[in-house]
Amino acid sequence: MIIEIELDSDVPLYQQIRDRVVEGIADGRLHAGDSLPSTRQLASDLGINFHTVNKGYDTLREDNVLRLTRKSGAVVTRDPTSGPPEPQYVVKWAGRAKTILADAIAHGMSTDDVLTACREIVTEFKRGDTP
Amino acid sequence: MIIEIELDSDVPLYQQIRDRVVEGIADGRLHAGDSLPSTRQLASDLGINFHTVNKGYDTLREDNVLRLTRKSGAVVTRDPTSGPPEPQYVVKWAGRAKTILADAIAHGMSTDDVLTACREIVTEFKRGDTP
Amino acid sequence: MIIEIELDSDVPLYQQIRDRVVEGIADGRLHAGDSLPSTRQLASDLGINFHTVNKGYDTLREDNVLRLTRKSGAVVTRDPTSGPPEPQYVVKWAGRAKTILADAIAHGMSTDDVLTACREIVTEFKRGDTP
Amino acid sequence: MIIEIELDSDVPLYQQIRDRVVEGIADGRLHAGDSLPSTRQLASDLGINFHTVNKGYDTLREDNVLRLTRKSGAVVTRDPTSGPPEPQYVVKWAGRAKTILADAIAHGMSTDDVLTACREIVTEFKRGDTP
DNA sequence: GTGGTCTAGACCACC
DNA sequence: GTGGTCTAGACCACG
Repeated sequence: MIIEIELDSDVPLYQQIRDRVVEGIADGRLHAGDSLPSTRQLASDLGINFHTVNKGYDTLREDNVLRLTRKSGAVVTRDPTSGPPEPQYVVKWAGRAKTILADAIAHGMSTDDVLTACREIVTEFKRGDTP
Repeated sequence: MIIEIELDSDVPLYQQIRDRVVEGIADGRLHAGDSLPSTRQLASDLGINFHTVNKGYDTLREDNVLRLTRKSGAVVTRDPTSGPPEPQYVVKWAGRAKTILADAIAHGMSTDDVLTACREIVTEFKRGDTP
Repeated sequence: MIIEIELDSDVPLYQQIRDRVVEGIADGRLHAGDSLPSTRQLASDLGINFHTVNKGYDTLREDNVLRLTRKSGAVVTRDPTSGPPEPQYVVKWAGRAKTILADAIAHGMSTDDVLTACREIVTEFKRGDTP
Repeated sequence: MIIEIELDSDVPLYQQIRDRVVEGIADGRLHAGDSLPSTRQLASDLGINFHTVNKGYDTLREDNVLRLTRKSGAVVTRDPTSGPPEPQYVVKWAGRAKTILADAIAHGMSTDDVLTACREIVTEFKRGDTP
């Protein structure tokens, strides 16, 4: 999977890497067992420091999404079929979701608009998930 | 409305203040015209510096959510009935939503789980909104 | 002339009073010799503290636009026919104008748009000036 | 571009910084992509606190005029060729312009004087804009 | 080394 | 009493 980032975004580079990998897993372009580019390779491709890639991969490893080995490089260890998340994850996630959903509502999006948008996004994931 | 924050969160304090106010607006505890505590008062209540509260309020003012006057202090100027958001807001919001929804899917939440959770959250907003 | 202000503007109340009087002079609704409401009267009409009105009038007095007497109240002492401004005024004014014109240009308004807008504004003044 | 401010002006320092940058963009000394001094560097040059520079830069970022990154520092993201402003900007701008133009007229500048001065200022911008 | 966040304390402008 | 501005110094996050 090709990872693209915005060098001049306000989102930290390492987090953009994290976000792109997670989105790749969500929409089915990445599955458990797939390999990602080595840190140095990806850093070279993106034109950034390999420490930055390293940090991005590391946050995914801490999240049990990647396995990092000296031998095989970065390997995806989890995808939507790997079973349900831990309850504590769901709780934390709901807190983050609440904040972003509240933002939409407070700014004038209707309940329907918000839910429709969410449905479209996750449907887009599902569509790519079964190619 | 009582604002509570986590002093040891990785989310900046000023942004937590912002998030709590926005959530208050979304769930109907705050309406356009309502007053918020003064910066120094809230800072005192939360045990933090008033500059931090100031910054949180300031981000809300930039977003046309609060009005800060030397006379009346901080006053809410926007709520879900204040009209639809600008199209560019919706686009940016969708990008943020995609990241968080992808995170849930990648961590094993099913499409239905995610959408149900979203629906519950916004329904909870709506319930409080019409007391 | 009826003076109207926005109680919840980010522009200080005393300066709004000043701005409205100046606009009244510019567009011909106020002429040299005209009387303005007394500070207490205007304060009452606007629902604000008379000290605030006092301050607004005072800035106009410092600028030789108003004369404040115990007897006649506030009297306009200058209008567009009272002769040219002092050179130092023009220099200061040009500095302020440069800032606001630069803002328009930097934000994408064309030279023509800016000049046309300025012409319309001053023409509007002139139209009211000769009733 | 060299930024100069007046330490004893009644205009806040952070706003003077903002104004000088905007003027630099308007008159063509600054273009999209140009770098500005780092906050600490500029603060040191001007003999003021870096927080003050920070606030000035921050207002420009909110206005989509600057991009602040930890990597490249402060980079200009907008110039007169970046497209037209939003309609609501023009409306607000016209209000500000009216106040300052009325001030000139009320102080005795003729309609022609005012328009000529405006034309000279924006022409000066244009002249620098195409070197 | 860059900007970001937070604290602390001072003084001013406005009302 | 309110928010606004400025200074000063600390530590963190990012690259």
